[in-house]
Amino acid sequence: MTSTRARRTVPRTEQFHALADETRLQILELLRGGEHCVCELTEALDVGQSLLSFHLRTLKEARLVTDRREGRWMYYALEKDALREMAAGLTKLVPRQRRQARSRRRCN
Amino acid sequence: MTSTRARRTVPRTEQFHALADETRLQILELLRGGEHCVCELTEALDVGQSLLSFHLRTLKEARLVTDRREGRWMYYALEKDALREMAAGLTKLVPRQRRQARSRRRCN
DNA sequence: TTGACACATCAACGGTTGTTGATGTATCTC
DNA sequence: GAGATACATCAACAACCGTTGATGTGTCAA
Repeated sequence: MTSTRARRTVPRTEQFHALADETRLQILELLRGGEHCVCELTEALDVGQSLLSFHLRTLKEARLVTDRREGRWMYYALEKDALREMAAGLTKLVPRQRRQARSRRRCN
Repeated sequence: MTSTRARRTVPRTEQFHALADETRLQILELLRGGEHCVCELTEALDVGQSLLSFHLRTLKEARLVTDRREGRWMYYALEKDALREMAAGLTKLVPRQRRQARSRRRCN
């Protein structure tokens, strides 16, 4: 059993919150190039070790990354499906047709 | 000069943060059907007036909605382009190819 | 074993956020 | 004008978040 098996549904607000931090966005951009261990991310980001660990946990709990142990190292990688689903959800928010009816007000 | 003319660049983290709230997501979903005035949103959302005003301002400052005055009423509408750009940015985060190189660790 | 390494977790803090109720402001009607 | 309507803003507070430094945990090598 790997460390990221347990399934639970993540509220979309929690996922957006995970993206609402510049450090975490930079982490995701680094992971775009493939999985990385924490020490590599530490070097690349100039962030303290415990702080990076905190951000990685935030991303992991939002199911935007997975982790995997290999010896002493922890490797993090993108949860591509989750990111794709978020993008799809955003796209769905935007109506396709340009006919956008103006609401008839119901106020007095 | 309308009330949403002033241009400034909104940090992407601020935009994601604006989406990290269930009430604000519900507002956007309501606006998907077209622009609405605040009183309509108040009815639909069962949220206090000042709280709704706060959330609308958060969305507006993130450039996810625009506002427009018509007499006594303020009408809010989606900033579709901003939402599309966010979705595109998310999609860009996900690598297309399945060949995802494993990084060679540089730690000791 | 022991020590070193890679990383997670904890405790504490200051700043920010969401929420509420009260007050302010612009617009309309009379 | 005065009062009503629709909404924004303010003050206050509790809860949460990001950050730091210290401590804990699992793994490896000697």
